[in-house]
Amino acid sequence: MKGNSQSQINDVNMRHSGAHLLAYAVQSIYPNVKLAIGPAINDGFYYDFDFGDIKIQEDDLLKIEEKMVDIQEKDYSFEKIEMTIDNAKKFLHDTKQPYSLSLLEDIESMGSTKKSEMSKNKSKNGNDIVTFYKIGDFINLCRGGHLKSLKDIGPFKLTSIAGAYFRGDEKNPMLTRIYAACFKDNNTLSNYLKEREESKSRDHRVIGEKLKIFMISEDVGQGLPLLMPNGEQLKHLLEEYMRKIEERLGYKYVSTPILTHKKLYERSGHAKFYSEDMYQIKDKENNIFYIKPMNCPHHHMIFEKMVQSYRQLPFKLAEESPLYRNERSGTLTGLIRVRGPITQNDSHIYVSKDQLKKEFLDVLLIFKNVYEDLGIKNYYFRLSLPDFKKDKYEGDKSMWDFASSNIRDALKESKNEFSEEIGEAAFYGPKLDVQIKNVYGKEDSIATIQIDILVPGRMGLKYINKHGKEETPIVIHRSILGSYERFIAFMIEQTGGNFPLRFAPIQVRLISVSEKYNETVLELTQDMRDLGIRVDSDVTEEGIGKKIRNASLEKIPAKVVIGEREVANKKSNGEWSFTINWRDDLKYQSDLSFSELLKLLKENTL
RNA sequence: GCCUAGAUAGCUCAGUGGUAGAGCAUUCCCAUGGUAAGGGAAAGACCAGCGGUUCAAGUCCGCUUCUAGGCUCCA
Repeated sequence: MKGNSQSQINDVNMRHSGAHLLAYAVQSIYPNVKLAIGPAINDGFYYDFDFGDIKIQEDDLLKIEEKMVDIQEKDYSFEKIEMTIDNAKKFLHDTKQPYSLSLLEDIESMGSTKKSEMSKNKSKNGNDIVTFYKIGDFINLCRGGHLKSLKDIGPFKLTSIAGAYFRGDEKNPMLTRIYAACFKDNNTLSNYLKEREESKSRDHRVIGEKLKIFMISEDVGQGLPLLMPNGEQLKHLLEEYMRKIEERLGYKYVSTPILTHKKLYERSGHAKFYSEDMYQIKDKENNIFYIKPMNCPHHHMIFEKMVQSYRQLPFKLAEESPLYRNERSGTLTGLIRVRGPITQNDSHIYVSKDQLKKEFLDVLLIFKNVYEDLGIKNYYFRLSLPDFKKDKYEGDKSMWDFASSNIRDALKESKNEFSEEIGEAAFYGPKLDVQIKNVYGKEDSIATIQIDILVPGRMGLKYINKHGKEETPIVIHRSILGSYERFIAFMIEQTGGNFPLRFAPIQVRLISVSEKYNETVLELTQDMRDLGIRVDSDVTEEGIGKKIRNASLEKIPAKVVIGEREVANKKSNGEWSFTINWRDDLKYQSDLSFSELLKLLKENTL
């Protein structure tokens, strides 16, 4: 939970007051609008409206914004009005506000409109009091938390229009949401807007195209990115890196088919939740196959074949295999959300109950080390717990508690900070999500560690424990890098494309001073390649300045110019010596002999 | 999938109903240059696709595909 400092409370009140102002302005321009909700958010506020048949377009925002300023100048103050629930119902019915009425019904039956408070509060009855707030001639249902007067609301700007379902439920009607940025002073607001504009240049889709990492072709299809040479090189380096770490820790790599008969998913229970989300293929004999969306059931088959005794635990299987998921088109984003391939850095650790915490701690340690190596900094942990009010969660409640408290203890023991979120667990168990924000501040899971207390039992997985009795293993599903594709996206955004030397697709570019040295450069390129250096050359007829500039724009770590000086030097010393122009963020020595450079690059090889 | 915007040369963008433009990239020519854009010329576009309105459509209307932001979903 975030701290409740005074300034945050004021920001929240200010922004929430801004939402009232927005609603007032909208209602005075569109008298028949129906109001839903208008909370403060991190950078401002929004309000959800139902405009009926009227279409609101981005051009209309200016008009609304002007109206807001007009109203603000009148300097109304917030006036609190209390009503009994019964009177409030009448009022909202008469003023034709169905959404507020629906909120009121929630207050009556569950004591609150906030989901987190619904279960804690007792229901209320018709004589209980609810509050309305009035500014000018605008009045709406609201629990409160405002500034004294409209004039104290800081500078704001309406930023966008979006659709949003009432109360976030896709069964409800879609409303029109108007977003606004709002800060205490003009400087902060304009800096915020400027930063938002500038973050575009760090977007992985922009850099990914510039650095020739990936592309999306309309003919190949939506959500089906193609990795170009630099992208595949990077992916391959990450795979090698992870595999080396995991094999050292006793993970065994396996390889399982991408096409799988539907009965496996029926046995695992995935079919029940996800059959709509898997690509289905029917063969000539009318067998139904799915393109695999996850590896777990396959690994369970291997466990079943290979493990009999507790002495074989923990048993760690790993795989990097392309997965495909039938995602809805509107959710697809560059490399972050794709239909496939989703090449997961996937592993399943089969443990007994008493091994769970230790293995969990070991996984946390891998996270720490790997993310440090790869330059990923701004991530945080979220413990995702079940919401037993949803149908999604089944199984023995005491096992859920056992698994959740193991994660919690492991996190505390390893001194990791984390938040808890109800209702975010997988259907088979609680999980720890590693969350990260993209350049626009949108949160996503980059990786996950899940505890599975359900599927192994359902699939009948067993081992013999030390008392000679059959027992069901617990499975830790874990992925350190998540999917390589998504990881590359965040790696691009976090480093701005300045990959660490050991992961740079091209480490060195050799640049010839003039045509005279092209052949020498090409020979040297081949020599370096033979030694395992990722090197390329620029022997075009451009000037040196242009070639350096191009290499810099491509974020190549080391640029080496070869001309008369270098060749003469080589002749007298018998060895090349280079003056290296390193990428700005790299602090290596610039004068190196061939063998010194080779040594440096070897140290930065996996 | 839903809401709101978009789609013009390989890339970034201009073009408000009347003969498709610029910069970069590309190709060719000149320059053979020592650390962030040397000079010149040429070539490159059924203006996303299909249909409609109009004497005339890149421009107006409809549908489709794709892209962006948001909602929902995320094993």
